[in-house]
Amino acid sequence: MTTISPKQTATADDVAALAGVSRWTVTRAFKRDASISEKSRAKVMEAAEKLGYAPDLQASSLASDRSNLVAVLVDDFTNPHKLVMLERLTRILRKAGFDSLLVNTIDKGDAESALLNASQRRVDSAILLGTSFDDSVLQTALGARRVKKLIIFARRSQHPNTISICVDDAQAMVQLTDYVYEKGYRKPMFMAGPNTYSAHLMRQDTFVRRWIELTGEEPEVTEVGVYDSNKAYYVTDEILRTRGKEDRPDVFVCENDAIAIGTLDCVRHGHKIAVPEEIAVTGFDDVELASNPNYDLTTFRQPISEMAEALVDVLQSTEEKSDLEKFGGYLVVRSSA
Amino acid sequence: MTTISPKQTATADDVAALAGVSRWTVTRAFKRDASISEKSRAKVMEAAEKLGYAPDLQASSLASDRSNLVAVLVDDFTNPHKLVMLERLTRILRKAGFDSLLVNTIDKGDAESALLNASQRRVDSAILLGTSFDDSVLQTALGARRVKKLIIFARRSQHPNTISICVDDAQAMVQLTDYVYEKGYRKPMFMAGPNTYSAHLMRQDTFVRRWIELTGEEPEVTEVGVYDSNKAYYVTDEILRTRGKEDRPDVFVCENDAIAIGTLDCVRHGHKIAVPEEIAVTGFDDVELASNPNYDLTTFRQPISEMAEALVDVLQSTEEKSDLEKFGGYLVVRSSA
DNA sequence: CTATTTTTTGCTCACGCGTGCAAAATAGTA
DNA sequence: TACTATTTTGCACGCGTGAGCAAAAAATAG
Repeated sequence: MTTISPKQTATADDVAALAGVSRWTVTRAFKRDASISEKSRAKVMEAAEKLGYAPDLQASSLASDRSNLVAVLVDDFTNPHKLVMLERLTRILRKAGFDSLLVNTIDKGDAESALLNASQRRVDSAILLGTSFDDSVLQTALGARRVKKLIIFARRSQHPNTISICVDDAQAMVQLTDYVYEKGYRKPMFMAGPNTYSAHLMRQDTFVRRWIELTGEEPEVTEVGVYDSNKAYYVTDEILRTRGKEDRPDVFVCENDAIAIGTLDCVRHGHKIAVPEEIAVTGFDDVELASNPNYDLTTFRQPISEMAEALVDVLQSTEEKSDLEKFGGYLVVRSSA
Repeated sequence: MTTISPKQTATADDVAALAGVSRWTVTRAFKRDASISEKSRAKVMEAAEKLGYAPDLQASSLASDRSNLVAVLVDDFTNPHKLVMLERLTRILRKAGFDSLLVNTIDKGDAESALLNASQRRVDSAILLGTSFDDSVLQTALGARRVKKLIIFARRSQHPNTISICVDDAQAMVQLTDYVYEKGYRKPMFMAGPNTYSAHLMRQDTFVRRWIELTGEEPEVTEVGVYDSNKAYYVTDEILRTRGKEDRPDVFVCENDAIAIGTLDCVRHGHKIAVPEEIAVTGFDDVELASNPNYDLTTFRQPISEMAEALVDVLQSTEEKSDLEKFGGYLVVRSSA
């Protein structure tokens, strides 16, 4: 009792026979802007309905060289923000007629084979929903035939031949830096994530540059190395344990919310330090947890839906678009800083 | 500069020409257990490497009626547990040679069209990564031609023609109920999620039955209606506000962690009530946040990887398997109860 | 070395649909 | 009505592969 329908799948030929037209007329009936009379389209649709027919997209893309399929590469399923992106993307892609192949690239070893595999499905494009893709993955993606466009979403790519759709990190970070400065904090510690050449964030660089502009002094930076709350907790603990009260930063400026959350936990619970009175914390992304009463994190929100719409535009345009599209977002001020 | 490779995609014919064999020999070279000599396989592989050839899976599935593609339907991207499942599933499916089409079914209106669309891709199977699929979605899935198997993951399905792979909710809930009872709690409140006919959880029923077995008294139940922390917060608040200290439950038994987290926030922060001293809280799923120091939730963990492996078995077997596979999990005791 | 078995290779046909053009039908004009 | 312009329809061919069988090659037996 596990197989489903006893009826065979109907093909365009079946529909054509039932409707009394040729197979090609059936094809046209299912295609907008096709040259076909209302009368025969109606006939075809009726027959199709009767047979439960819908065009076979595999065959279609084989014949037409357009698959309306995109591969979405994700290497981090724990970051809730990544998932909001995934949700928005798949929804908006679907509305534009694209299906999404989800490629799990967590396993570094498998990433490339998974990507290659996706390319064997004739995807129109590969979208890196980026955390930290190293160059080898990018190389694979670029080398893969059949992948026509390579899009880096929510990250800036230095690589040629890629299209990058992201928030204007530099501008965002300037905003955040200015906010921190105006709030009167003077001993910031930047908590940095992974450092990747291919899809780098300008957050750290921008923060450092802007802080120097504002104060003339170079701010401290700590490498957390990954976007992981536990690691951030550990690293923060290290800092707080090894420093006297006077040496401690008065604000942790974290590269994203995942880090900020670990840091905040450590400050508040690990060391019983009042936030933001003694030490403040800022994040980036505005993940769901950021608005949670336990965190109430000051952070920066990216306009994901807009970015997804832009992505669809890129997918649909055949013309060569610019390699980098930047969007503005806005600062979300809460109680952590 | 957006299009990638200038070289055309090589086909099996090209490889055959270069290797000096027929196209079918190329096909065989890429197929395990194929009848082919080592010598020619080597020749083919060398030529393939040179041309960057890999079989076109679209064409392959068109010809063979097996796509090695599955549709994964997700209707909830905020539940971290759902995402852990998604991650495990995609990874394990990939290892078994399956690609995953991610179908976002949040938008009830779009769910069916998205599903239909997936079926047009000749997916071998549709996997419902379930929260609360209503019957109409299930009907669509069942009605869709080309979808050979319909699998309900992590939910029990009452529907015939579906295969359900889930944790043994009943047994799990009995364990949890017994734990709550042995801890000495006597005024439980069950916080229930959505009530769906198609993919129902036995948690509520089991809890009620078991509690009656243990105490002879019927426990209280509150409908939260959705797996949403905010809603749970609101509902819990309602309960705590409208009841005197004596009428309050001494433990909230929540249908899953999402609800438990909202409830816990409300108890601890909203009403400044000590957990678990005055009121305890239990969840179900063991999401990542459950182990967070802010929650430290007593909950129940499902053996997701095992379940995913079982799923792969089902996909690979052509024979008709049983309609329901149940797995055991284990209680994770933390400080919230 | 020939006959026989086994392995390897090639081939026909089919999968379901799109492209581009030519034939047919329809509408428009004088 | 006759003729042209326009819309609609049909068709040959191709997309890249797989199943299954027949032909060819290689291995084995006597």
